[in-house]
Amino acid sequence: MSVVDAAASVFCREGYAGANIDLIAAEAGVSRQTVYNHHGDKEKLFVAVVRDLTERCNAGIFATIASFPDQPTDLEADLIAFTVRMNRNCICNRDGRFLRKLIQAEGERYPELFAEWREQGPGRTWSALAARFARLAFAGHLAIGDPDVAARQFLALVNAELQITFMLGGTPTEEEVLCSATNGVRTFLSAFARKKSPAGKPAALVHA
Amino acid sequence: MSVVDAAASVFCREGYAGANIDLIAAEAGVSRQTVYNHHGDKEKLFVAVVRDLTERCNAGIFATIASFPDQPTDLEADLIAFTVRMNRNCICNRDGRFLRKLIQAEGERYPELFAEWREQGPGRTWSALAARFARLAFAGHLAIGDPDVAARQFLALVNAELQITFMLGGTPTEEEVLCSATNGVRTFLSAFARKKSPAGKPAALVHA
DNA sequence: GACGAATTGGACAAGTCTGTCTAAATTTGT
DNA sequence: ACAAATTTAGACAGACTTGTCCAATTCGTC
Repeated sequence: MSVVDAAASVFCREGYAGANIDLIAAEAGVSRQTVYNHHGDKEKLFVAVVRDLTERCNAGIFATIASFPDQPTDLEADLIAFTVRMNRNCICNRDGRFLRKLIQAEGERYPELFAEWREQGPGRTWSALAARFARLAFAGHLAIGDPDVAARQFLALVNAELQITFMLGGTPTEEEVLCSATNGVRTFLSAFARKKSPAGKPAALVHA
Repeated sequence: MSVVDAAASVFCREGYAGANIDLIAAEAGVSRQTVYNHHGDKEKLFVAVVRDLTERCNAGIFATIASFPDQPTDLEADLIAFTVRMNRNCICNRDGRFLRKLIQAEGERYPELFAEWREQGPGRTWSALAARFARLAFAGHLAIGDPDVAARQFLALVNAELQITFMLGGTPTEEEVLCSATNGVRTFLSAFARKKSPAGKPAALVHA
């Protein structure tokens, strides 16, 4: 395991103040001196960790957004599959969980570092997703007021049932991810789909 | 300021490992010895802080849920007002922000403590909200599949636009709270309201 | 095989923090 | 006003961290 990866793990587990360079070195399988040779001091190492995680997470997110169903055959199924890809590969994986935790714990100590993250990450993510939803609306698949609001609400809905797990640092099971995505997408479409079926039955939800 | 309040502030700002008993004592306006006399050691003090915050937050949440609009005159306006009360008095206030941060930062270190929080807090909150929504559905105001899912999605929606602010430890402005609540409730009602108006206009959303 | 670069283990100083102790000062109850 | 309980300031030992220094060893490359 590389030094930065080990450092990410220890910073997340112990917090910045509680993280111990000896432990990071041991977990990375190198000597402490090597850590100092490569990264200077604890603070520089922390910044390197955040930049590394931010970069990898963003790469994953935008690669996944590229697979957004622009010409859906079955809008519900396609959006659910897209959401599951996004959650499994970007939100619930190691990098995503670590980055969230570091931001929550140390965001106030490094405002400029995390302002950068906010612009490059969530800012561009919302924007890209909003553009996709706007296109779906233009093509007549959705009836959306403000695409930016819709994008944020979409992300909130599909993660609604995972938030407590995230808060406590856990990793949702594959089944929980699918369940939350299914319920979230169905509610999203109830709110925003172009109404065509006159039947009044509310869509049955996956059991929570 | 009491010792526990000062400790909550310092634990949140510096993390458990970075929190310094001298600083807590100074912020509380007492001597270090008094802190030790009252709370034994650092770990016991931390547990006392979490219990205190949990208790106060839960009290506020259930007091607010008691004001849920069971017989709404204007469902949208009533739900928005309820959401703003909940957010301002329970989610965005000092106790709410501190408790969330401590859970996120130290949840893995004290599993039993936070399992207790989870049952007493979110568990009962979802259950209570779900019961209210079920009642609204029974009275013909809503068309809901699973009330538990609806309750979690409601909370996710009305906080959708505040999540980044929460992540970075900030406090949303009154206007942001109102905006997020309005957009969230409108989307929630688009998805779950008993359809009666045949007009196809999507509700205009508050500008983000 | 030989040479330069990188890595290692360990020692080290300087600083911080926790938790205890004590004697003096202050507050409280009566 | 007095006695008991609490609080205070400060010193203190023990442990732990960070970051540096250095001599010995290993590694990569020619």
